[in-house]
Amino acid sequence: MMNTTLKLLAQQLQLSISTVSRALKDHPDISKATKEKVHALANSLDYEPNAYAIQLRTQSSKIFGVIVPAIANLFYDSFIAAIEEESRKNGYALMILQSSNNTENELNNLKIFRQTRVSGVFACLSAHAQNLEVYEKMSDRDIPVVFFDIVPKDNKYTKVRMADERCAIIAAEKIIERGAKHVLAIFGDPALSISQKRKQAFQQFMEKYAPKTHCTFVNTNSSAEAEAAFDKHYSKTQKFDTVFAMTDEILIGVMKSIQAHNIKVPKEIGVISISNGFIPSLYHPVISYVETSGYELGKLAFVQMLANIKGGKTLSELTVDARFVEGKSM
Amino acid sequence: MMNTTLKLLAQQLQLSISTVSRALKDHPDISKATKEKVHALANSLDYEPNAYAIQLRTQSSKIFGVIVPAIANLFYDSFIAAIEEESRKNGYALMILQSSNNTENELNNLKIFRQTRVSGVFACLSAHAQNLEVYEKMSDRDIPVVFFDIVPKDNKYTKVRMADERCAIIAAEKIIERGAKHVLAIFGDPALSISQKRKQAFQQFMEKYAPKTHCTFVNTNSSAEAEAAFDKHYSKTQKFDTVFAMTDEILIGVMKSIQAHNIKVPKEIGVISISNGFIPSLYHPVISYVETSGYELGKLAFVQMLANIKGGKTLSELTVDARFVEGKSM
DNA sequence: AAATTTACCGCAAACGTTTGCAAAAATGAA
DNA sequence: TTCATTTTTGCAAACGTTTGCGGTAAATTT
Repeated sequence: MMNTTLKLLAQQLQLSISTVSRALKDHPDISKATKEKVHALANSLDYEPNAYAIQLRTQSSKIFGVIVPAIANLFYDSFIAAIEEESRKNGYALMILQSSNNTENELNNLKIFRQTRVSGVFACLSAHAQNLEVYEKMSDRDIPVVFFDIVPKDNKYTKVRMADERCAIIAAEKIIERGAKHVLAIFGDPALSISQKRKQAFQQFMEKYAPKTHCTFVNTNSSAEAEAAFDKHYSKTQKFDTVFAMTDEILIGVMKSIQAHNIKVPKEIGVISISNGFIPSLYHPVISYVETSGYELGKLAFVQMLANIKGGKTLSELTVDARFVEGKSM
Repeated sequence: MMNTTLKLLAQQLQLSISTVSRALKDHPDISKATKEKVHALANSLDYEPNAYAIQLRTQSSKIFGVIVPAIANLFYDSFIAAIEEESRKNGYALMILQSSNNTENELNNLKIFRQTRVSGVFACLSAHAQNLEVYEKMSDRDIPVVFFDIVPKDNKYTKVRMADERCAIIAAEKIIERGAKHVLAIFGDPALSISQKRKQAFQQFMEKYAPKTHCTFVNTNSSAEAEAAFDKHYSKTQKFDTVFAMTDEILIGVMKSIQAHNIKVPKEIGVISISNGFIPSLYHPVISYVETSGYELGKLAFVQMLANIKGGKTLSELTVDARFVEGKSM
């Protein structure tokens, strides 16, 4: 089936292409009668403007690029869901690419985005350090970049992230409220700034407001490691009354061990984590957590992007607030 | 910064645009010397072909559209991850839109895809019945559509899905192997064909090969309902020795109840589910399940898409095979 | 009735490519 | 040297829009 174009409409109506074009976008120069005729025919032939021709002409696509380490991830998928919603509302579509935490992929993805002339890029840096000059190249092309979650240090970039310190502090507060005496606090990859921030904030807060509480700190890189760590530290002689898990991954490991040993929550041990809420809801009793919502982060990122597109650069770093969600595990 | 175009390159090299274009794509008409010069300059000015101009000229974009009910979903996100990988390998990019199980969204999304002139669409129908003429419209425009997971009945469409019957039968086999006497089998929304298929296959198999085993069948629409159903049926007087969960959602509900009642798995009750594996791995003991891999399904869907694009229509329905993954819950 | 304004509409260029065809240059054969 | 090939390059149209500018006819003002 032939695609209907402006030209086709124009021929059928004995009008010029420009008139048809203007009629379709309600230009004041065109009479009401003509507009109606044009719209009628356009509908019956269901005309769809050719996005590529428009972009070529106007030099602006209505597509945003998104780079995440992995789509199949509880946090990132809700982030994506959020910007997808907002994008659609604002007439943008999304192009999503995953880096798999691999710098080479990240580079390739950026290249695709450049070629596609996306209107903007949402980027989560792949885990370990890399140079950011590819991102500079985007800026050179006037393509705004909003970094999220794992962001560069330099604050010439636009970035949104979780309020990591706040998260950790809220968790610490709740742990103190509980009157914990011995806490096992498990954090993630020590090389990641997110782990460092959370750990530091947590530790400082505990030392200041509950100096008598004994804290054991552990770093683990996976669910299995967290399980092993909990196993190891949870001996008869030195029992913890509270455990803190910095991420869902860690929580999963901890809970496995807790279930294996048939430890009673919250009676024998209190559990608290930082999470977006899905994993904590899986257990009985439901785990208490400090919420870090990928969804919220997505909304925030989108606001930043729009600001960026509308009026020049916004060089700020925004964070989404944390809040405690009460479960039954504390 | 100015975008480098063919025209710019041509001017600088004192060549025509067509020569530059051909040189860049290694056309045999162009001399080696010229090619080298062109490539050199193109590199140093890092020329990126304008995808929109190409599409406009060639009438073919290198983009696939994907419609899923929700991105934030254990099954769909792995499906997406799979086609993203394949797409990138084959020089395609992905545009992902979520329908939120809402027909209106689905329609809008399709419209965007038509406007973007995507090369193909991967579509998962939103849960409840709808008319498929929008999809016909895609075919009219020569845009192939590969349906996945929730697919239309009519087999003039190209579709890939899980081997639902096989899944259910494998589960039934394992339940029989276990020597179950009383089983509680919980299925999903009875309006969905996936629920019907699985239930029917399961029931038939049990009746045929283990007529003495007593099965109770329940349909639930959510995790919470599944939890309630298990609660209700698990009374002192009528204990089940095995429970079968048709989906992750159901498994989550069941496990909550099991944890709440502190029922011992697999001693007091055996648990088996159909899943992609993530949720079953969260518990202790690890739950046995029949694997339905979104990832595998994605790979299969991509093969179908490519076949569709290359050589005409392939009107087949393909299914990805199921396999049992042994946990410790049976 | 002439002059001015207003309301509509069309022309044509431009966006950056690709590609059929023709033209020019280089090479070989006679 | 001249003609026939072969190799290399350029011309120009086309893809479907948008938009500045200019034009015509009707409506309004003098």
